[in-house]
Formats: sequence, C-alpha cells, structure tokens
Amino acid sequence: MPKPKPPARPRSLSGAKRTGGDFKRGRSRGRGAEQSSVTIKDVARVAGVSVTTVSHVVNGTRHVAPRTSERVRAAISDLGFRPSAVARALKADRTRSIGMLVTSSTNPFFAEVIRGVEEACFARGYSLILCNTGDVTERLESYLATLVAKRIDGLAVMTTNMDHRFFYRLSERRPVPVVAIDTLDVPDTTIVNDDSEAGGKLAGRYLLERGFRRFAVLAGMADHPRSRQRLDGFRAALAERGVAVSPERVLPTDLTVGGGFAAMQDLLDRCEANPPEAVFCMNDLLAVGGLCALSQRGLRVPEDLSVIGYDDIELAAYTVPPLTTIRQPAAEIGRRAAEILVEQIENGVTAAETLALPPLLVERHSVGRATALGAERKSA
Amino acid sequence: MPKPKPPARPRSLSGAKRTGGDFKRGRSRGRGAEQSSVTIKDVARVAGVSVTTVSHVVNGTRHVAPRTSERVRAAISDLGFRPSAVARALKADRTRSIGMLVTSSTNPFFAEVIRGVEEACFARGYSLILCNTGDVTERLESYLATLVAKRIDGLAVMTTNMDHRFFYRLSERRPVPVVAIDTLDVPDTTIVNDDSEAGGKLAGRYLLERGFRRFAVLAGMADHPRSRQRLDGFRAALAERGVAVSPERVLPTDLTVGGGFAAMQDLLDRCEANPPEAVFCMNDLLAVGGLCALSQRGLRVPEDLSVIGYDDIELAAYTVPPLTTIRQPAAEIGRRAAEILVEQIENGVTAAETLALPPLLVERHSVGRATALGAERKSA
DNA sequence: AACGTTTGCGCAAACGTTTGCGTGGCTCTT
DNA sequence: AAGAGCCACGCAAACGTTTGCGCAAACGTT
Repeated sequence: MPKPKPPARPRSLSGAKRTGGDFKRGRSRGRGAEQSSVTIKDVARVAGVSVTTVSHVVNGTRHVAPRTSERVRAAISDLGFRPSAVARALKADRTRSIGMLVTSSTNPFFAEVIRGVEEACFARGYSLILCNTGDVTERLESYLATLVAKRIDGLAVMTTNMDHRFFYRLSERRPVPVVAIDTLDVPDTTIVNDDSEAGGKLAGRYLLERGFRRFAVLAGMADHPRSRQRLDGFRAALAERGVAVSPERVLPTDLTVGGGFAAMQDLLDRCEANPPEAVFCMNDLLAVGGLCALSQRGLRVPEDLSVIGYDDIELAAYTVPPLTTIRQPAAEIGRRAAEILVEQIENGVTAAETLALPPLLVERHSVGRATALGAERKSA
Repeated sequence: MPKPKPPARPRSLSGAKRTGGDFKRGRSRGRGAEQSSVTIKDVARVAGVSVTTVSHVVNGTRHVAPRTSERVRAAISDLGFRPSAVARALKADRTRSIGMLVTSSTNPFFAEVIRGVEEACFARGYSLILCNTGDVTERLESYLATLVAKRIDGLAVMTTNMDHRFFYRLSERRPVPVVAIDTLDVPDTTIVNDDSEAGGKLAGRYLLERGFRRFAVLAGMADHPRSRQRLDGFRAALAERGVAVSPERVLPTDLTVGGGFAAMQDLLDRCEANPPEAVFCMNDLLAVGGLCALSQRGLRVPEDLSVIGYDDIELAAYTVPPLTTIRQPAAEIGRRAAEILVEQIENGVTAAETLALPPLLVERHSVGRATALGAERKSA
C-alpha cells in the first residue's frame, strides 16, 4: 500500500522538496532474521556442533558427515549467516579488495577503463575501492593512507598529472602490488597502456594518405607522457614522407572538452592566413570541443578542415560529423590491468613489465580528402 | 638510471607488446620499513610500553605522559605503523566503507553522481566500493552478497531497471542503511532525486513560450519511473495551454546515444508528412544521438527542428549546436545522498523520506523559435 | 581379542585492535 | 604519618574467523 504523501514540507535552502518521514531505529533487532551480528557461534549453537565444524562445512575444507553437514547448512540458512569478510581478512591477512586511484572517473575514457577493471575484479572475486584524486597531491596521499590502512591487496593507479616522486616513494616501501595504467616510465612497476606511439603513427599515416600536408595538433598537457608519445608517433609518421608540423602549431591544452574548444579557437585565430588542413587531437574530448568551435566559426568538417581524435569514446560515433579517431581498447586495458594485478597478488610475483595494447584506426566522417591544391603538392 | 629496453618480445595474441621483466618477490621483507605486518605490538615493544598505551596515543583517547607519548610517536613513525582498519572494523563492528550499486558508471550523468557520492564519502572518512550491475539481476545479487559479507556500513543504490522485488527483499531484512538515487516509489527507503516532474514542466513551458505546438518525445524506457515522471511534467505543462502530444509521438527508447539515434530516425520516418517542431529527450545522451541523426538527414537544428535534452552532462555545452537542456545537479545529488547515508549510519536513524532537488533550464542553441506558421497558430 | 587405522569432530590459539577494570606510586591534606 | 585522591599506565577479554593438533569411537585386520 503506497503511503499517502503529506503536502511537501519546504526544506531549509535551495527549495528542495522533502517528503515522508516515518522514523525507525537503524539496527533495531526486531523479529525476522537481521543478518548483522549472526556469527559462526550462533550457527554452531543451533546446529549443535563446534565452530570448527561450521567453518569446515562453509569452506568445504575437510570432510564432515552428511547428516552433520546438513544440519549445519540448515542452521546457516535459517539464521541467514554470512561469514564476516572482515574477520576472515584479519585472519588471512588479505582483504580481497583492491584500490583504484584515478584522476577523475568522470572522463569517459577513464570511466570505460574503470569499468574494465571493476569487471575483471568482480570476476576474480575482488572488489574495487574507487578514489578520485583530481590530481591533487594531498588528496592522493590521504587516499593512499586510507587504502593501506584498509589493507588492500593491490593498487591500480591511473592518474594523469602523476607526480613521479609519488611512484618512487611507492616503490621504496611498497605495501602492495601495484599496476599503473595509461602512464609511462614508472620505475619498477608494471604498466598497462595502449601503444600510443603506434596510435600516433596510425593517425599520421592516415592523414598523409588522404593527401594532407599542413597539420596542427591539439597536444594535451606538456607534461602528459602519453600525449607526448602520441605526438612522437605522429611526427615520426610524417617524417617518413618528409613532412613536419611546425612547433607553433602544436598547442598545449587541458585534456578536456573546454580545453579543445578554446585551443581550436586559438589555433584558428593564429593561422588565419594559412590554416591547417587537418588537426590531430590527443583525445576525443579535445576533438569534440574542437568540432564545436569549428562549427561556431562557420567552418565545415571535413570540407573545410579535417579532424582526427584519439580514444574512440562512445560519443565519438555520434558527433557531428561522426569522428574519425584512433581507438584505444579501454575496457580491455582495464581488464588486463586487473588480471595482471590479481595474478601478482595471488602468485606473489611482481614483474615490472609494460604491456602495450595495439590501437586501431576507426574511420568515420570527420576526415576528408585533400583538395586539388593539396594533391598537387603531393605529386610535386 | 633508466634501464635499457630489450627488444620487444611479441606476446601470445593480439600483437600486444610486453617489455621489461626484472622479477622480484611480492612481499619480500627486504630492508626498509615495509609497513605490512608491523602491528601495534611491535610499536609497543620498541617504545617500551603496553599496547594499551600505544592505542591510546594513536587515538588520543586518554591522557598519557608527554615523554611516553613522544617515545610512542617516534616508534610509530620509525616503524611506519598504520593501524589496521580491518582489525578496527572487527572490533568496532563498522567498516567505514559504503557500497554503491550502479547500472553503469560509464553513463556520464551517473558518473557525475558517483563522483559526488565519492567526494562526500571521502570528506566524511568513508570509502566507496563501486559495483557495476549492468542491471542484471544475478550480478546484483552477487554484489549484494559480497557487500554484506564485507560488512559495509551503508548502501547507495542507483540502478535504472530496478527490480522492485529487490528493494522489498532489502527492506525486509535490511542489513544496513540504504539510500536510493534517481529512483521512485521505493518502499521504506530514503531517496534522493531531482524533481523530475518540475523538470518536465520546465521543458514544456519553455517550448511553448518559444511558440511551438507540435511535439515529439524520446521517452526512455517504458518502465523507467524517472522518465515517466518527466513526461508527466511535460504533458502537464502543455495541458495548461491546451496542447497535447499524441501517443504515437512519444517513442520508447534505450537511454543511450545509440537509442537516441535510432529513435530519431524512426521518428523522422514516421512523421515525414507532418514533422514535429520540437523534440524533448529524456536525457542528453538521447539528444546527442538525435542531433546526429538529424544532421545525417540534412536537417538543421534549430532552424528545421528544435531539440531539448535533460541532465546537462558536460558534453551538452559542446554539441553542434550546443544543447539547450534541463540541468540536474548531478554531483549535488550524489553529495546529498552520501551525506544522508552517513548521517543515518552515524546517528542510527533511518527516516524514509524523499529529497527532490530542483532542476534548472539551461538555454543554449538547440531550441529556436516557431516559424510564422507556428506564431499564427499561437495567436489563433 | 587385541591392535592399528580411519572417520568425525572439538579445543584453543591466533589474527590486530579497543577498552573495562585495576594497580602502584606519587602528592596533598590534616 | 596515614589516608584520600590523582596520575600514568598495564592486563586481559573480546570482536568473528581459521586451523594445527588431538582425541574418541568405529572399523578392519590378524
């Protein structure tokens, strides 16, 4: 029976509505099996056996007579007994939970990686403690303290503005196995990535193939190693055909939509006389922002200018026009990272290696073909 | 000294690159303070006091002589002692961690709410265990079992396809305080929402104000209560002016970009003769998909057709054209939910109430004005 | 019938904390 | 000088499990 709603009582500030209000005590131990605090002892008592036996039937860890076993099982389900993971963790010195430090779970690419991590953890019986650091050092430190206090079995780190000193400290007195995701050059720790240099090359070659020669790039933050790597790959690909991109046309940007929007405007302002034919964006967020700026200037994509992104977030297929981009296998990266981590936890071997998954060009509609002028230059 | 990279060893499948490989043991107890397994006893021993005293200086829970206190503190930092949260949890019967069940942390709106929850939890000293259910019942059950085993102090639930039986079962033998987010009609549990009916009205009135009279709506899933509520609000606003939207023009959809894309195509096909002037999308993802479909049909927004969304995800400001939408205070919703939950946990009072935060119209460029024809109708 | 083996289970310690109850020594009062 | 009061701290139980060790009864062998 849906209870009748009393007229909305206005709440202190912000005009939020609050309704309802039949109070009752939290852990009131009413009738009915409230599971909290039914322990193995209770089970033992009602089954008429020792806690040892209960433990063994729960874990299947030694033979117990079928009749006994049956009684125990009955008691367990009657009482709604759930073994306490915290007591177990205390005894076994493993919590079956892993921590994840991440810049912001809000970034679509990160979100996808996180989902991959979480999925693989779940499959292996671990749970994930999510920590958004926003890349501020003190939050990171604070989280880290909490996580070691909670005795996590392993740690996954995916932070952009990674302070390298942090990793050094981590590797000095490492409390747990660590895997780093989407980073570079972290000493003595295993890393899971896409192969960003290959990705950059993919972008470069594709753009060349399409006949373009004049490029610009929305380059991400100067200290972001992955962006750097992509740029290196991109440049290497161009260099194969003797093409270069002038330094003033690679713009450092925040890796956000807003950053892309602003950078694209900036670029357009600065290159009015001799605009680029195509721009390579270090991630899809930048590209989306760029597309928006372009459209507001009345520039058409890809007719007037081509854009290529990186990541292939879900939204990339639905931009206007749909975005040609380099796909990172985000969920796969997350899954692999989690699997490696769990492997390290359970087998105790920590091999500092780096795994680079291959990226993939996905062709949509934001890259066109060079005009006659471009074609002439090509044949020259 | 960066170690020289050996030539890449090709890895079994998928062409992934693996490099590095200096192995070492996991919890090898080398020199240096490895924190794992330094306990309060160790501290007590080196400080020459009892564990009781150590505990008290750590927690500031009774007076100890300054000299002693100093010795203890020294021992603690020498040894790198971190009190075990799991031992504490066992003793205190509270883990200071809360679980969050969510359909998919990948949805931008959800992601933002989650960030809010996580932020508030962190501020209050709790940590967040993230669980993606994908709305499949068995996963949900499995997660729930894990979470009660882990003795979480509270549970936040934000799942779309919520099986109501689940909540009933939850409220029968509730192990912990629960708060539901972005749902409706959950018996005996507190809910945090935006005021979706008000949001729907906002959209309806705005569209009317702009002179439109012929509407369609991308309606979300038929069993999604929030969508239903928004639609009710929308219709109510139209009804104030005697306008209605015919049932065959409210299309049930997946609440995804792909869903929006497909639904918009479908809509256009079905209304070729008499297309709507404006379409109301139950969330921004739908709107983004719709915008994309529109552009591919060569229809201009807002000149040929107006679109209004719901949520105001970050991307909404950068679509082409930028999306006019109803903003839900996503992070705020998350924060409030977490605060209420923590309040319930710490004060033991569980008041089943529902809190509805006010939505807000944010005007961008995807809604135009009605043409002369529309204006005539208006004056008629 | 005596003995070894197997079957079925229980005792109690241990995991790392917190905390109620004490206890010894010092200072102060008279 | 003796009792009262306070100061500074320690003992040990308890939280809910797991597990090494051990024991009694039943069984099989000769």
